[in-house]
Amino acid sequence: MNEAIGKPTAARKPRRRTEPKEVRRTQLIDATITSIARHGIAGTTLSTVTEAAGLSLGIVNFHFVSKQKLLQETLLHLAREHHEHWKKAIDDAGLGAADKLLAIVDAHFHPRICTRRKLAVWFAFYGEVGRRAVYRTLVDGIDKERYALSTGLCREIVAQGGNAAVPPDLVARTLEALYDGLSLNILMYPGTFTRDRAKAEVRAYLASVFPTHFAMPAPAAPRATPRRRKGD
Amino acid sequence: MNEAIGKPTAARKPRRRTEPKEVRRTQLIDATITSIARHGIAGTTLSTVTEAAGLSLGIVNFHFVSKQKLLQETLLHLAREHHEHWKKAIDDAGLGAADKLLAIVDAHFHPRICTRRKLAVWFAFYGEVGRRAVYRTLVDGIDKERYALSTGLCREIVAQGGNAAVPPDLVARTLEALYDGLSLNILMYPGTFTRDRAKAEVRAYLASVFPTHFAMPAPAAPRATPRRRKGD
DNA sequence: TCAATGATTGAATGATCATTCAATGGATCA
DNA sequence: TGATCCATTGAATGATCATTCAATCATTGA
Repeated sequence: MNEAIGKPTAARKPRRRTEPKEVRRTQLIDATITSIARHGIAGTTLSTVTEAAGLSLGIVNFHFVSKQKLLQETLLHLAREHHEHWKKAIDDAGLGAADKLLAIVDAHFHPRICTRRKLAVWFAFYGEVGRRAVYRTLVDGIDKERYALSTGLCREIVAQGGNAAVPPDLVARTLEALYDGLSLNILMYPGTFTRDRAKAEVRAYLASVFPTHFAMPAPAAPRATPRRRKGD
Repeated sequence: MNEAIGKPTAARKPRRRTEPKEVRRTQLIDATITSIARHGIAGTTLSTVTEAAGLSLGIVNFHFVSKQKLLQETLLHLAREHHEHWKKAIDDAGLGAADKLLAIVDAHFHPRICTRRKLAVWFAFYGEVGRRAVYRTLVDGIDKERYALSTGLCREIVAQGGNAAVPPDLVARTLEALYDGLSLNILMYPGTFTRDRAKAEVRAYLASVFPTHFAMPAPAAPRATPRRRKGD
């Protein structure tokens, strides 16, 4: 996703007026993410979205029928992006179950996936009854797939012996809870809490349950520059 | 908190018209929690709140000045309730660090604290930029206090030896992340995911890091009746 | 070059909602 | 009992916003 599309600049060569449908859709979805990060999902109006996209008010209803649908497509976009990311990460990972499990962990906190802009969207959907329902219908399948996969990997690790007998599904569920809890920390305390720290914490957890397969990460070095970010 | 106040019934003796300020405030805060759980925080209007309270539209601005303030007071109410609960739980707990740590864990998933009505409010505040800022100014102190306390308890446990050397603050942070992640699960999958299961998962985590001090809980018995709840 | 097609614009519409406030009701105290 | 004070009510106000749609503009194919 081009994260800087449509930023209106003073000097600028006359933009093409019409673009292929897919370009506009992605542009609007990206603008929606930006707007949700900046104004919250309640503060996100068709005006804030189209302004962020550098397009006119009426265009959302043309490409997405309704605001509701735009929001759903935005979530779906992020869910698919995440999904493809960890699927690919598993393929690229080493052959061992531990490697694959770590690939899933790292996918959650990858710089392309785990930006505060995008986390803002996930938690916007977690934050309201109606949207939780939408989330379930749209993303549950993906979540279940990942959970099943993780459980399988944990089962393999347990089967290889050497660790205390922990139920594999319990570990997989704990991992999922950790992803959410750590993501919330990143969203809530941007200056303090980083992706790398989140990764290290999950690794530390894995080292506790499966000491034969995972090493306890070195204690985190103090941060170089706690960056201030816009929008939160 | 009386969770059933103001439910208007057909036959009912003429209610006193005026009530002490504190009664009305609590009544309205309770109605706000109900409304957020039912309609989401965006769908929560002064009408939905006052209707849930069985009072008239204008009364919120009389007692809370603005809707904004009402929402803040609602969060503050829950934060204080939780705070008092774990403070007390620690005092009532055994003298050992492990007991006290478990008391904090259990406080998070106590039936009075961890209802889906109330979780809906917490996550409503997590879900939007502006409200996250409000959350930080209102609740950060309490969160920090609990984190410091947990860290101290973990330090004690580590000092008593017998476990692999895990940094106590790391365990404390992992615990906090688990609370959030598991709460989200409870909110998201009410039929499937219960408070008891959440407790068991945290215990399992503690048993992994501090096997000398915590026992791995028995695998969960299958649920008797997965209840369907209203409002989500 | 000239339709024809379809994308894009933004003013207008109608709905929803927070807030205000004049009017009312009832509790308290003399 | 009557007067005063304050809680409570709910209609009115003004603001915001999603959605509609007629008008405009660019592109494409003949």
